[in-house]
Order: sequence, then C-alpha cells, then structure tokens
Amino acid sequence: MSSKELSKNFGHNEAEAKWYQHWMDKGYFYSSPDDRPAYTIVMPPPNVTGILHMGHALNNTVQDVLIRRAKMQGYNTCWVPGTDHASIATEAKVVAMLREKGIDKNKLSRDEFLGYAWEWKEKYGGIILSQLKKLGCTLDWNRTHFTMDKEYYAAVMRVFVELYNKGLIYRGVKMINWDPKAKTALSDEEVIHKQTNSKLYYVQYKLDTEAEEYITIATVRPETILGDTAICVHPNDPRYAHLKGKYAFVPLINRRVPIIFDDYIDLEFGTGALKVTPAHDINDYNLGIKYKLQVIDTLNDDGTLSEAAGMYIGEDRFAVRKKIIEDLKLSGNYVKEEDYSNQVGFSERTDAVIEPRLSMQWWCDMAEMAKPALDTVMEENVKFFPPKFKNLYRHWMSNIKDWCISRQLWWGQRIPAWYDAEGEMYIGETEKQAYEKYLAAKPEGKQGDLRQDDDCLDTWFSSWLWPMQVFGWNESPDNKELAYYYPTNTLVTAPEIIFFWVARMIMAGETFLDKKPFDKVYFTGIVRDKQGRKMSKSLGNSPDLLELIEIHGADAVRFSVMIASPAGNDLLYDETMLEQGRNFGNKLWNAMKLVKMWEARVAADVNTDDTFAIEWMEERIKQVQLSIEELLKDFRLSEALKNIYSLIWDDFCSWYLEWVKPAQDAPLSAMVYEKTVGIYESLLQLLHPFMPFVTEEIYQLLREQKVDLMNRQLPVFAAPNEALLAEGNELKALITAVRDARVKNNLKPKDVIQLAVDTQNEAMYTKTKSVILRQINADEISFTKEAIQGSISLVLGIDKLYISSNVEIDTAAQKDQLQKDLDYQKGFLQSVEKKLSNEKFVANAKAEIIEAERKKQSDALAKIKTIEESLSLL
RNA sequence: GGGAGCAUAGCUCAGCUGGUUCAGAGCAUCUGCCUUACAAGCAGAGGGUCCGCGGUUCGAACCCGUGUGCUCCCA
Repeated sequence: MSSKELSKNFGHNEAEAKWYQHWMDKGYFYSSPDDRPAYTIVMPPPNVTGILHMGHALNNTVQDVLIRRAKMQGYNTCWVPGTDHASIATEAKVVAMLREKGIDKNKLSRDEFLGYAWEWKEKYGGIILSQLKKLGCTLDWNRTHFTMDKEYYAAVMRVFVELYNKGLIYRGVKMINWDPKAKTALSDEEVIHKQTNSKLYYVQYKLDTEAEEYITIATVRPETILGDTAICVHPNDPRYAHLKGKYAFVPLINRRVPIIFDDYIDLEFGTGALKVTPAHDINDYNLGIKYKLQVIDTLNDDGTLSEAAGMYIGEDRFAVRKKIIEDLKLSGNYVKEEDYSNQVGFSERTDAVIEPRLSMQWWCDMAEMAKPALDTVMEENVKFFPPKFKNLYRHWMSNIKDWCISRQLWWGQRIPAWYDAEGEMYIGETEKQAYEKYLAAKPEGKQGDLRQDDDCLDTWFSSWLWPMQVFGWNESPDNKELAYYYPTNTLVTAPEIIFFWVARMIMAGETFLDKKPFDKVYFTGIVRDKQGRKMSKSLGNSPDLLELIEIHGADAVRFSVMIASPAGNDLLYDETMLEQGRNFGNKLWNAMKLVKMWEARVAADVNTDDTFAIEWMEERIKQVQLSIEELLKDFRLSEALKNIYSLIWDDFCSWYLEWVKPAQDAPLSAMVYEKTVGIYESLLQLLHPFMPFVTEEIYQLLREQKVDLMNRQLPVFAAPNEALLAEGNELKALITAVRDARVKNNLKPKDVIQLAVDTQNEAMYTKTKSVILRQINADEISFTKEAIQGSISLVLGIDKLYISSNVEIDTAAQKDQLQKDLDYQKGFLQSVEKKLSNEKFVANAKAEIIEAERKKQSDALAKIKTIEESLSLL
C-alpha cells in the first residue's frame, strides 16, 4: 500500500469493527485448559438491566489490559463474561414495563410474571455484553453465564440447603429494612444513608396525673406517634425523676402508655424524653423487648398507614406526617418545630425511604464463615490493592451481622422451603426432595399438599458463588476446568461492593471449596463528573459511552479512562482526556505514514552513521518495558500507560524518527528501515493492551505479519545499557539547549548556523554529528579550544558551545543568561558544600549518597569555571 | 459518635522505601513556526511558601504531632 492511499487520520470505526471480528473469527478469545499456566479473571457480572457507563468502561478496560498483557506473556488467558439477574432492579423494570402495557403485576400469577420477566431478559439482558465488544473486551463468549441459568440456580439451592443443614440459615422475626416501593426486605448493605434536612417536632403528651401536666418529646417522625407504646427518659435526669411509675396519654388516640427509665437515652437530645415505637425503630424495638412493651405495627407494606394505626388508614406515611402535625396543633399537643439534619436510609435500588419494620425473614449466620475469610485477607493470601482496603474489610468482618437473605420478590431463586397444612417446613434442593422429607414425616400426605415459600433470595446470595460456579462447581467440584482456572488470578471491582460481593465471594470460596476465589483484588476508583459527583443514572451525569466510542473511538475512550485513574484513586471524567487519547491515536497513525513513505526510498547500499539512534531507542524500550513490568505488579496502570505514551510520543516520534529521518529525497538504508519498523512494532506491542485497535491496525499495515499483534509474545528484556541511555539524554540536552539559544536570539528556524564545541568528549559529537546538524539546522560542527568571537556562547555541562550565524546577536541577553546560570550553579555548589562540611552528614549518610554529593561538587565547580570563562570573553 | 482518606502549577492530578535522574504530567497560557507524518501538529518558554504551625533528622513534599478545609465509609 502506498502512503497516498492512507487516510489523513486514523479511521477508528472501520478498524474497530474489522479487528474485533477478526480476533473473534480466529478464536483468540476462547480458552480451554492446556499445559500453559492459566491467567483467569471473572468479570463482575453487570446487572441485566444495565447499560454501559463510565464505571463499566473503567473496570472492564482494566481487566482487558491485564488479560491482553498476560496473553502476550504466554498465559492461557480466560476472561469470563456474564450478567447478574439483579432481583430488585430487574423486577422493578419489568413491573414498569407491564404498567406501560396496562398490566398490573398483582393481577398476574407468579408464573405469568416470570414469563414476562424472562422475555424481558432475553430481549434486553444482553445489551451490556454486546456493548463490551465495542470496547474491545477479549471475553471468552463461549463461557457467558447468567446467575439464573439452570445450573447456576441449582448451585444456589445446594448452598442454601447445605447452610441450612449446618444450622447457619434460619427463619426469624427481626427488625429489617423495608423498601415500601419494591415491597421487599433489604440487607443492611442495600441501604444508603444520606444526610437529610428534616424537622424535629416537639409534641407534648398529657400525663395521667391529677394535675394538668405534660411531658414533651421530640421526634422527626410524628406519623409514628400512633404506634407509641411508651415514653422513655434517662434514670439520672432530674427533670423527669418525679415521673417514676407514671403513665402518659398518646395524643389523638389517648393510648395510656408507661414512662420507662433507661440509660440508652441521650440527655442532650431534644427534651431528653423519647417516644417509643417498637414496631418502627430498631432502638425502640430493643427497648420494647427489654420492657415488654406492646408492639403496634401502624404501617402497611406499601408505606401507607394500617388499620392498627386507628387513624389516616390507607394514607401515605409522608402525607400523614403533614396531616398529623395539623391535627396535633388543633388538639393542643404541638409545641414547636426545629430544622434538623439527620441520616435517613434510602433503598439502593428504588431510592425509597427505608422503613424499619418487624418482619419474618430468612437469615444467614455469618460469624463462622467470616473467620477464615478474614484471615485469608489479613495474611495476604488474598491480596488487596490498594492495601488500605484491608482495614475496611477487617472492620466489617469482625463486626459482621447476620445477613437477611430473603426478598419479597418473584424474580430470583425461590427459597427452597415448603410448608404443609400444619405449617411444618421441609427444606430440599428440589420440590421432589421436599416431598420425600414430607412423606417420610407424614406418610399419609400426598402430592399437592405442600406450598413453597413465596420469597426469593437476595441476588448476592447467588453472585457470591460466581468464581466457582462459572467453572461448574456444582456439577462436579473436582472437574478439570475448576482445577485449572480456580482460584482466579485477579478480581477487578469497585470498592463500593467490597461487602456486598468481595467479602462474600471469599467466604463462599473458603466455605464450599476450601479455596480462596482469587489471588488479588484490585479496587478501581469511582468515576466522578467534573464537579466530583459520582456518576449515576439519577443525576444523569454519565455520558453515553457508545456515542463516545462512535465519535472518538474505543481506543480513545480506553486511553482516557486509563490515563486518568491512578491505582485506587477516583477518576474525574473530563472530555479533554478523550481528546488526548484521540490525538495519540492520530499521532501513531501519522508515524506509521512517515515510516511507510520511507519504504519506497529504501536502498540497500546506503551507509549510515545512524546506529546511535537505533541503539539508544532499543535501550529505551527495554527500560520502559522493565518499568511497566514493575508498575503493573502494583496495578499502577495509569503510570505504565504514561510511560508508554511518553516513550512513543516523545522518544520515538519527537526524537528517534527525526534522528533517523533521511534528508529530503535522499534514500534510506535498508538496515535503518528494518530496524525502525521493528522498533515501531515493539512499541505497538507495549501499547496494545491499552489501545488494541489502532495498534493492531498499524501493526498489520507496517508489513506483512505472520502473527497478529494480539497474539505476539513479549520478549524477555535484559537490563538496559545505562551508559547509552545517558548519552541519549546528553544528546537531547544539547539539541534543546541550542534550539533554546536560537529562539532566545531570534534566529528563525530557517537560519542556518555553525556550531563550534569546546569539549573533552569529541567522540560523542562525532558519532552523532549528522543527527545534531539536522536537529539544530547547522551546516557545520567544529571543535575549538578558543572562544569564537561574535558567536552565541552557551554552556552545557562542562562543554562550551559557540553558535555562529549571519544574524546579529544580542550580547546583553547572552550575558544575562550566563549570569543567571552562574548564580544558580554557585548557589547549588554552596548547598552541596554545606552538606559536605557537615560532619554529621558525612558520618551518617550512606556512602553512595556522599559520593554523589562529591560528584555534584566537582561537576558544579567545573561548570562554574566554564561559565566564568565564557562570561569573561563577552 | 467510630473509622479511612485527601490538601503539590490557573485546572485535573502523579510523585513507590526521606538525599538534584524530585519538584513532574496532561490541559490551559505565552513566543516562534502552514519544516512535504501529524496545526488533533512542531520547536521553545513561563508558571509552585508541595495547606498553616511545631517536631524528628546531617537532610522533609515525603516521617510524627497539631490546626484548618474537604471527601468517603460505618453506626
């Protein structure tokens, strides 16, 4: 292909579709056990309701980078995709969809509803996975799993029964978090506490005494007054000491309730008197148990007031809050209200205000399972990145509470408990097993007698099995796949699900398989918008990923999220990052165009002295390769990418290509061309995991390839030649210094100069002569021991440079610059000598540090001498 | 109330084990360039009491204490 056919810029849309299809067709994404070592990642399964957002983009790009790199290092890589059935979120979506069609969920049977739900899942549930293809993810699509697949369902049932048989799952009435919108219980982890502006209402309750006496309480939830069954004060509170054994009347309904004394009360809060509503507050509930109070549940499951409330029946709790205040004013019980800021719980999924509620639920006792799972992280058998999350994990695991695993939903794994007519319970992995137990207990029983529990299980009760079950744990725990891929290598996830999911997966692995699920967990940051707000659907501040990919390209999107996300820190998303990625892709494209243009100018018999550039570039590649190796060990992906970016843009494009660039219309040696193509290929390979499409495209355009870049194996690099690298830096410093002098002396880029050098190291100048000439637009380099009159003189290290040209130069500016350099060097020397004359420094510092200081001293002295000589000649 | 973290250039952030390869990157700014790979670019430059204060140390952006401001998690 000639360069004329190459487009001006990289056309990402076409290339992305082409290469993804090519990789798929070649079967590169698919894995099966062989004799290579495995590198396995199970993807955190997104909700079936999900669409790709920035969080997914970050998370999955990280995983793809790890997988692609591992593949290049000879691992048999396996990245398992899948989706999570997301009980609450999906059920809510399906209910909404039905409502739009005019169908009321309550009028449907469970089976009918599930029919619609599955239909919905089949239609929309794969969207997010197909979006990941656009991002370039090398997922093994043959292994796609869903947490409600038949086999997966069976695994969940088995786990339930096993834990039940061990006595770790039980049924009981407790105070739970009730979501009145989804009409289900939630676990503590699914409740989000937000600081909320509320009102604190002061209400007086008439005492049951001879006199007209009142006691005033403060509450943010006056609508629960109807469920009050006591008033509580502190035993040491002198204000209320006289009320021992007395009673008060609940306003509006005149229920006579006792005044109790307990040191749970905060003397400072409100009036020091608390109304006690055992049915609607966890602390009140505990008081209720302690003092054997009546429990009056005044709320229905949808958040309206119940019959038991006696008033406002069927009206919403928040409407009642307003109404009851008006009524309390009329009845004379209202005292005052204050603005008050408190924490209110909201449902993670529906954003409804959570109602503490007493309810019969299924619970999982976590204490026993937590122990080994805590140890395995503390001992770094499972290693967290960044390690600060160990503390958080330890804290949660050491204070773990029982897990509420039942949900009053239909979409999910139905609890495998069956009840007979007398209410006796039979647990079995299947209905058949339950009947066997039933018939064993009651031989007179018959099919159709049992009724299954209506509730289903918390979604996380299935996803905690993810790393084991995607490899067929339930079917056979000693199968070949599980043995090969499990424990997986790295879990990449967000810190917000450390309890929901990460901790529980570790527990499940340790409990059911006696093996950790993964070696390492890398917690990515959270993607925020420019104002630092978390990206969320409700705020609408998440950009449309597919549109971004369409406009800027998947590589640009990947680049932008990776370059901006240092290990474990949050990422502030900004459009300019995308531009940086797009520009980089373009830069790569243009470098390729340049190299392709040279192809036609290659001549076998051209001699070259450009070996320095080649050797230096090769050493730089080694250097960066080794540094990214180290960085990636700690998941410092953004730093690794920055290194590669700078290697390609600065070292390769800005320096190397210019150094080996043939003169106008001049031929190019075949050796230089071959080396340059080889170097470019190495660079593309280093970048490939981060920007797979543009690198593969350019790699294939550079020359006929036997192996696709995605599958090319990384060589093992030796340590770089430090001396050569230092020489490269000197050369760059020389060129920059001369260019700077040119600019400062108003020399136009086209003005040709002559360079004379007073140096101890003529060889360096000789071997890079042609490079220097071209880079500073000089037509001559000569060596001198004398100052050149009428030249621009500058000092580089201990070398003196004299730049001559036809253009008049400004000696005053020259002097200024040299004087500034001199002042700096003198100051520097002083600080070094101060250190060296400090006995304590010489006594305490490491030998190499002192040696370095001595060298600084002699260097500075030499530089000062050189500058002074130059100055004296001006 | 308990715990964790952050404060570095105009903006967004890097800076791992204390020492001139340590004060950096990208964007923004300024100057000069339509140099036939790239103006989505090239060359060069300016810009910082590393939040305040105190301490440890021969030496502190880095360690310790403290103050201030902010963020997150848990109750």
